[in-house]
Amino acid sequence: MLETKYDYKKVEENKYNTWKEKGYFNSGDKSKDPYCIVIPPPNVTGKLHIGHAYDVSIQDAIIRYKRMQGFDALWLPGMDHAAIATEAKVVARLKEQGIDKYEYGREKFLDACWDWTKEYGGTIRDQWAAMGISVDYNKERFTLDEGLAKAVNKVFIDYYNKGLIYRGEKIINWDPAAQTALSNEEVNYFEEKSAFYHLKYKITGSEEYLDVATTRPETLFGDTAVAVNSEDERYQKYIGKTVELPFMNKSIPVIADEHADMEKGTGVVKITPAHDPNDFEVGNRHNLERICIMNDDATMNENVPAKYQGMTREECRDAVLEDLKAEGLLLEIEPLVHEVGHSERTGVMVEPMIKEQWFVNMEGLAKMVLATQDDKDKKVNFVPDKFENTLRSWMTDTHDWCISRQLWWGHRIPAWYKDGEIYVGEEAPKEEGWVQDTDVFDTWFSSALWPFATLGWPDNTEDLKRYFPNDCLVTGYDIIFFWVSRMVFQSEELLGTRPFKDCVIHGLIRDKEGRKMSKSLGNGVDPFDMIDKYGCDALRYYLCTDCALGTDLRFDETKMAATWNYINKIWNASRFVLMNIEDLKEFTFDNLTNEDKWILTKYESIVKSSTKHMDKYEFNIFGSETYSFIYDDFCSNYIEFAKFNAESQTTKSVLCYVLTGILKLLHPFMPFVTEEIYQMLPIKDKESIMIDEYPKYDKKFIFKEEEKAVESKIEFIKAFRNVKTENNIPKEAKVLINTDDEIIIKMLKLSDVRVDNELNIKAYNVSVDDYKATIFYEKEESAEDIAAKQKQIDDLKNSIARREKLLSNENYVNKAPANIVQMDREKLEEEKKKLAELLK
RNA sequence: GGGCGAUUAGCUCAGUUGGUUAGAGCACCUGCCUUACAAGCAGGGGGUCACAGGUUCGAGUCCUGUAUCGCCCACCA
Repeated sequence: MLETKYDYKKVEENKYNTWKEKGYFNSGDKSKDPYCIVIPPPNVTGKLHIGHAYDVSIQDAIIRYKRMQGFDALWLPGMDHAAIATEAKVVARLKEQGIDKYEYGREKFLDACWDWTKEYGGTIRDQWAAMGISVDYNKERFTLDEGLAKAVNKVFIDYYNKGLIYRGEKIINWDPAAQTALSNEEVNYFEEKSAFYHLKYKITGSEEYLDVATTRPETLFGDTAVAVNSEDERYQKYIGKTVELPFMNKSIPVIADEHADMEKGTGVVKITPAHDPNDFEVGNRHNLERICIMNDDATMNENVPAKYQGMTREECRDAVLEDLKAEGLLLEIEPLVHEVGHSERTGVMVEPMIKEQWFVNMEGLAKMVLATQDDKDKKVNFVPDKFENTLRSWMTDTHDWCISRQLWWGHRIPAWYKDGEIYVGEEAPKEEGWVQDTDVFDTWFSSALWPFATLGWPDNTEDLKRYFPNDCLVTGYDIIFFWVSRMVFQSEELLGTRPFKDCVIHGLIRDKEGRKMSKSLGNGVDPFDMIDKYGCDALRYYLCTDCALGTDLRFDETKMAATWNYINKIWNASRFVLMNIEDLKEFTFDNLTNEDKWILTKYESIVKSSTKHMDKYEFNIFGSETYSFIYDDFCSNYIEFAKFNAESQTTKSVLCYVLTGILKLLHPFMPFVTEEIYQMLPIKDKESIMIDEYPKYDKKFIFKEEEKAVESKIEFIKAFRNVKTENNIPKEAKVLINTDDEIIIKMLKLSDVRVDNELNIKAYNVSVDDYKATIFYEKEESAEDIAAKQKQIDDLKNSIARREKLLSNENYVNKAPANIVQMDREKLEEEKKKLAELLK
């Protein structure tokens, strides 16, 4: 006998390991059609947050659904080595022990990283288990494992030989904390309160000066020109002259360049080619010297006056401003709020620096992706499809991808150097003196290969042939450009096909007020706290069904509670069914009552629409439809009906059949509780619901007429109750009714109050289709009652007038579909009848 | 500056190709301990679908414009 309250802790205990040990998560049954999803690999450094919980809940729902539908379902798990993030944490851990990364040495440092990876990888696996996700652990991969290394090297070498990868000295985003280059995508811009500092650059040999507005006065040591717009009448006369650079005893030219915007600042801009991307371009156009004034940790280097050397950028700014002020060279400080780039990983302000790095030439790859997206049979189908725009816009406006990182933790770049020569290949050339590049690849360079490298590529393995392209990829819209776009062009370039057919995009999880969850706000929700409080099933179901895909989800704990209530309802309905079907040996569907036929019809309809919604990833619609079926149709009505027929083997069969179906429909979203109840069913096909068949629509249980008949009955019962409560009629009021239907009599508790004749007192009429009842109850009509009745009459009159007008409109009658017009006619008749009753 | 999206009940959200008088959960009100469930049951109130035009027999849904909010990209010397 089940407890009356659903105890998720008991229910969720021990099931996961059983499933895992039985091998239910494993793929590879060749007798079935393959279906494959690869998990977006979480960073091995971290713990799973609510966003991961969301992401994997959706994937597990899909994969369990497909598995139950008879596919050889492979959900391939794995983790990401997260180069910068992991390296930063390991550096910090070593630092605590007083160990410096460089003194420690590359090999030992990498050992420390692997230790870290093993430790945290275990945590993530535990968390996956707590989420109940059915990944095939036999296929688990890591973005830094040997297979990925082989794939990464092949891509790099082939691309290099094809000219898709090049090494170049460019201005890149430098992370001074991690001391590595970043791609543009790894830079986030935040508003910062700052100022426009107006500096006085004196014209050489003159009393005149230029007012140069800058937000970064500390970079003036690297200035190699001052630019004005050639159209700018204010400054034309200075073009070709020079100005005196403060503190540097040096004059720099005034040049004309389109970059100088007459509208902005003072129209005069200082040019620092080594520390600003735009200035770098200006420098190229005018052949200006590039003077790097900072060390890799963003402290000032030997190219600045001794006084400033060793200062941080911030310290230097303060010192420079003070000194400028003292010299009378600071004209004005104009407060300004502007956006400043920060490293996504370390959070520090990025410093544009000139460095030699490896780049992927994006132009051709991007064009290829756009062309593929124009072919409906070859494109990646985004769900919702609006997110294809994100991919397209990213592929339309490209910049080359900086893929080298000055880190140790990652795939080391297979390039060797000797005397200015470059060799790219797996192994160093035979001759002496070749030295391998010390850099590693951007993590995304390896994770871009995830959908196929995890299946064995570059070897043409059985798995690759079987599971690629993947059927589906599920991820958040925030990494479409980081990851999805890169998987798409890598796959199309390397394998000539899209990496996955469908790309299901979900939104971000926000707090109840719609704010992003962040450490600083402290508004984060730990999914494992929620599991602890409400159970894993409640969390998963809530996340999957709360809102439409692609929109952000506002996390609301009261909804967790509501979901618990729902599961508790299912639990108790199951409790009732199980209590009544203990002796059921086999299904029998002989002598079905109308009520049996009604619930079977409803059930088959819900199977049909559920399948449709599952196939379209419309989990929220699936949720609301099944909710109303389970709550209203099955619990509120059918179970009540069944109580009058509890001994019938047929009714027991129907109860068991429908309950089993409900459990299966819900299993992808609430695996634990459905398994728990499934195990208690007297009749079941498999040893676990996980490997049982998903319900299939069965026409033989569709009974349209009986459905309608029972629907009338339910509506009548409802209308009757409504009249009674609306009019405050007590239960002892006498009732004349035109039916002996046992269900109606019992549900309305009429056995003791029925009369055979009209009574000569005040009467209330209830009628729905063929059912008619009159309730006799004499009482003083209050003003409220009279007003309510009048309102009802007025509403009916209005509605009748509206419909009559509509039906007298020829345009409407001729153009609207016949069934709509017919419906209006019927409604009109009904309303007229009702009005007549009321006016009696 | 370019693009995308949102605006529906007190709150959080649905609303498929235009078609009954717009739905759900939570919250609220009334009445019930009816032996599956009081974290429950029965019933109820609550919305001029952001605003203004337009197309249509018919618009929450399609078109144009406006407002407010959010996100992405670019720029920010």
